[in-house]
Amino acid sequence: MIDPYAAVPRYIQLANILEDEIRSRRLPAGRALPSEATLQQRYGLARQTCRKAVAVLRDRGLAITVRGLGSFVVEKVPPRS
Amino acid sequence: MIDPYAAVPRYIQLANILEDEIRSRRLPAGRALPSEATLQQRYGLARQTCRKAVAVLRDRGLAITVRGLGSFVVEKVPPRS
DNA sequence: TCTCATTTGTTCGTATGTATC
DNA sequence: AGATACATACGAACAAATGAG
Repeated sequence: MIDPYAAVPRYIQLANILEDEIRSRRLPAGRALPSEATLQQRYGLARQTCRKAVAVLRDRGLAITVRGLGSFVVEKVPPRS
Repeated sequence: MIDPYAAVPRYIQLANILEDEIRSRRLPAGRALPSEATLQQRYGLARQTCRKAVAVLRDRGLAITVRGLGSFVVEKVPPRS
């Protein structure tokens, strides 16, 4: 999934993967995203790298994060910018 | 605050700014310095550049650093060398 | 109330690659 | 050659919030 040699940074690659899952409704509105620990294991990345990816999703208006709980797909997914 | 075109390196400029804040007691003994992330944002520098500035403060005997916690103004600030 | 596991938040330590001066 | 500076990435430690029991 993640190409460590690509010109695109890993955290952007992961953000793009998750955005695809949200837009395709595989991760529907309100659903929790995989936890940072899960993303770490699943994609073989460092925790901070996964956190940066989720931060990108927040910037794109696709997810919100609640400390101690997790990150969740927003109810109204904005169109691609 | 930081002049990117000055002959003085940015990390020295930042160290000097922080030294001023310590000697003027705006950063009193025991107080935490701004985190590397905060310095990054506040001065528009790379994290490593901020880290170098804090390393200079340690060399000058003005601060100590604790991993996972932050950097702190020493209790006894030495006179200017 | 207390404890425990889970989860996110914050912070410093280190390394690599690239670019610039 | 060397110093400076930025971006990316992994590691590690510490902290706080949540929820289950």
